Amino acid sequence: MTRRVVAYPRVVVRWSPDARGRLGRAAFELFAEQGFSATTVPEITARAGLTTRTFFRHFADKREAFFAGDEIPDLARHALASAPAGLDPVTLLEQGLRQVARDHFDDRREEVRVRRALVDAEPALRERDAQKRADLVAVIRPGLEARGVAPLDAALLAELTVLVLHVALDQWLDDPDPPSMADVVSACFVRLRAVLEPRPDGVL
Amino acid sequence: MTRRVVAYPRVVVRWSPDARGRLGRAAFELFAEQGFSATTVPEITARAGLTTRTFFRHFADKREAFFAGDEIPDLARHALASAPAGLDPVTLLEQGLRQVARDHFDDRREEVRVRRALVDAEPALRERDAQKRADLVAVIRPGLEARGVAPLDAALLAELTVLVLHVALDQWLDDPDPPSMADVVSACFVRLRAVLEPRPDGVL
DNA sequence: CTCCTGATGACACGACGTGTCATCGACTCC
DNA sequence: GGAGTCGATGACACGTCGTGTCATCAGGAG
Repeated sequence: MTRRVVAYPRVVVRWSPDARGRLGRAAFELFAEQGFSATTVPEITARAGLTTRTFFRHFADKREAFFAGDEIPDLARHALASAPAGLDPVTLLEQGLRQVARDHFDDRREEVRVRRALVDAEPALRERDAQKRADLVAVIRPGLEARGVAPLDAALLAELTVLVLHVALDQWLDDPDPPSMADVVSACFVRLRAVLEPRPDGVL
Repeated sequence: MTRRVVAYPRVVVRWSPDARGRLGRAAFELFAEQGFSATTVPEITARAGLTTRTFFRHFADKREAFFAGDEIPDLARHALASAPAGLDPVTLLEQGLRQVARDHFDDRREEVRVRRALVDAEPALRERDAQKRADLVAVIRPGLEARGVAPLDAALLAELTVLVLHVALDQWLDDPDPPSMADVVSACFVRLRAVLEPRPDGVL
């Protein structure tokens, strides 16, 4: 611990601060106003007061500007690493999803609806969304293995968790008068167990 | 039923036949030889003896040339529509997956491995692959609803089915001395039921 | 004072994907 | 058998995406 370190952040004045944030906000606004594919990168950078080249320094491509700021993977990593050892994985995952639902969805329904409408309207965004889903699986799976879950079980549970997150989100968004998303998550786990229950004779 | 209809297909000589097939094969060969992103559309069309514009008449984009010929969605549609009514959906889905495993995977392991290596090496292809997975869910789900499965259950079961398909495929490809993929599918269903079984006290 | 660092600007460029019109063999109709 | 239609392909222009490269210039370190 050296001593002086932080005097004051010494605001840089050469460029307006938070270039990435300005780009992300400008992008989202324009996507919402005129659609994703109808928005060009030069339009975004013009609104943010930057250049096209700078946009691609902050985002790998135009889609990433839309998905920037997704905190769920980091949350998942942390939750898996810091949960008490020996906790039943399914319980851990369900509680983790309920926590995510409370912190990221239950109080932002309208914003989430706008985002989903944009994704649904744009194949390019649906595709990236599907990839983000796979990325989350790729975070959860090794986290479970590190907790001692067998590889196959870890793969299935990681996929199951992200499955429930997405199905619950759809349910919650489509319900005109929905309960909390956390409860939708739990309801999904209940139905999941129910549909998988072996039927005696293989008929309904 | 008019009478003369099919004399002989009257082979068209103006252009070589099966333009789409030639494009798809040329694309796959070049992707395998030099990678997806290192292959340009003009290279593909040169090998197929066509022009760039024609490529985009047969495929929406470069990635579609890689995934062209995927028959699983149509198989799923047909299987769901033609299966005996009243069959337990989980049984139907598991049997359907086993059938797909036998018909499309068990005798093509090396080809499937090559394809997966290409997908893994290329983010653009991973993304499209994730989208194809979502597309298959979107085929199975309404098929289940048409069979009378409740909407939430149909969503969960459709997702579950595609989940098992992918997890089983990974297991089967990674196992140095694998059983038939059909059996891997069944093993996944077994583990799925096992991991979801409620534990008495929430600990391992 | 000088050098270094790091974010941005400026510019060129290849590749992707689309719109549009022309071409021309095959088929149909009369 | 001649005229018109149809459908797949070619030819060309064009806008956008995303990258490589070098220049610029404020602040910090020695």
